[in-house]
Amino acid sequence: MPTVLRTTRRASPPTPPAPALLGMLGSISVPKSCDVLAERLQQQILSGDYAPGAALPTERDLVSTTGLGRGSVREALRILEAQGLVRTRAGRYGGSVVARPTDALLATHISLFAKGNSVSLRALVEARQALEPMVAYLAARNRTAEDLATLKAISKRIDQAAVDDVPLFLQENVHWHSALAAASHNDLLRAFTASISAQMFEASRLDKFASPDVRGLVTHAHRRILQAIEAQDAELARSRAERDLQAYALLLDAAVRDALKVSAKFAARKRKT
Amino acid sequence: MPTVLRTTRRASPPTPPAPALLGMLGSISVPKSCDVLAERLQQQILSGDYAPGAALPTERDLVSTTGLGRGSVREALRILEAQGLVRTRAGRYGGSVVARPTDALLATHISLFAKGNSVSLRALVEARQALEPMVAYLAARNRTAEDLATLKAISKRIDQAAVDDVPLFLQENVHWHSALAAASHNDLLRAFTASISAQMFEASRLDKFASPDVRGLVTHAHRRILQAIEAQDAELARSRAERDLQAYALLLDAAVRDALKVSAKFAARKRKT
DNA sequence: TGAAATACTATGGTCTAACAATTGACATAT
DNA sequence: ATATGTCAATTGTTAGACCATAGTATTTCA
Repeated sequence: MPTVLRTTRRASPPTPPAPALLGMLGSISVPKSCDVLAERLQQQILSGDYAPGAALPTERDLVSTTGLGRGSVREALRILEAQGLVRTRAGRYGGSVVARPTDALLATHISLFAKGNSVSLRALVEARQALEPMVAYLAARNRTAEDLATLKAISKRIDQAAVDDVPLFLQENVHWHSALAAASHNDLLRAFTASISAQMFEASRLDKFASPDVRGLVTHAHRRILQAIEAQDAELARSRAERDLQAYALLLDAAVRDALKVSAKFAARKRKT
Repeated sequence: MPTVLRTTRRASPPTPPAPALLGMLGSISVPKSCDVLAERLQQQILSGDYAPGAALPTERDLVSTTGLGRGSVREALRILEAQGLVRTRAGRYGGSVVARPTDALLATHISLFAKGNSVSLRALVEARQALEPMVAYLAARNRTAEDLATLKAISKRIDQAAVDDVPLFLQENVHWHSALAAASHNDLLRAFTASISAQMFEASRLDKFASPDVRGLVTHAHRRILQAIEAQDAELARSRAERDLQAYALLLDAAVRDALKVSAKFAARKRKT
């Protein structure tokens, strides 16, 4: 396992006369040593060589076994940390231990993708329209009594907040969707849904769009879906989620149209003056 | 903007006699300097201070403006690189430039999440069942002539490969799903779908499950969905995608059941001997 | 005896300094 | 013109030192 890495990058200068033959070889690229090390450790972690919770060698051990410098080793560990595969603590008996990527981490990566690529609010809504009916379906089928209790508790808080506390309303709304996704007992859908909810929360927090009408619609929708989940009627839960999201999407469209009209008016007024 | 960072971590030792008052403050944790820098740069990038393609300051400039050491600066850059926000090249006129997170990068993070959390094949199938109908719906509505041509070309290749070239069949199958997702013109759904397809490819490549029956089913399903997309009948595309995926899921269930039976038989035989 | 203060020490966190490798632009030679 | 060589700015990488952190072990003292 030690198999010294080095020489990966340093051993290229002695290419004395340049080879006479020029085979069909595309542009080759030399990887950075930290990338190589990160990839190897990643493989070892994913292949189960290191179970979650197990300790990686110390930085100085990695230095001696790989032949790399400590800087490169640390860069590799930062990469693995960004991937959520390790968690590093300082101090004696500290070090890097293998971890599982969390929902929150995946959510930030999805969020970075969305922001970096300027993904539209419409695209987010469409994604939620795709996911939520299945989530509701699975939640109705797989929920535990505890899941149900959690959902009911959140629903209650939402109903109360809907009256006058809009920020709390929006916040609890995210919780509701997360709890619903948790009840589906599908880890991937749970992470996707949580991420999208969080982003729609951010968007709707800035772009107003939480009128009393919308709040009423949302609480009503939650109630209907919750009923179906309590009755464990999966098909009903799915169809209700579909219908309610469609209504929500239409409402959003209308709001966007209004916003456009308003800005058009402003533009028109501006032209006159 | 320079605002020297340093002292973040180093300036804590002189706490000489221990403060006499002990307010209600929970355990505080000191962040690493590279994390702080990474976060700041991330904010600047996302807020548009640096547009995609723009060059970040050189490492040594960052060293002098932040007051940090070069090691910390480089660790911060590795984090941003892992997030897909920058791309770094060596050499003169090299350096770090702002980039957009790619589909492929998001796919690897989703894959790491799935593998790290041992997400089941069933969960993957369910996620695809959730996404694909909406993707088909949107593709029918938003496709361009070019999208359609691409899909037709891939379909043709799949039909040919289905006869005898199973590896190629599976490979082109991934392409088909990616092309469908691209035709939906929803960046988020495109990235999700591509990632899930790639993972199912990996899974099905190992776990057999590409019998002639299945191959026939898949090519038939693609044909029907493609027809609806060509006709730009969104609802039809959605319902066909739903139906075909359901059939696929059932088939998968059956295969898993068979596999269980087989292993049960083995176990029984083992018990006898 | 027991609890609180203290010392110990292996580990990550950080900086400095130096050199190697890379790579595009420019100058030169053929 | 085309090949070749030179240059310089920038990342890649190592080495060494020291600081900061945080469990553990020891000592102290009531």
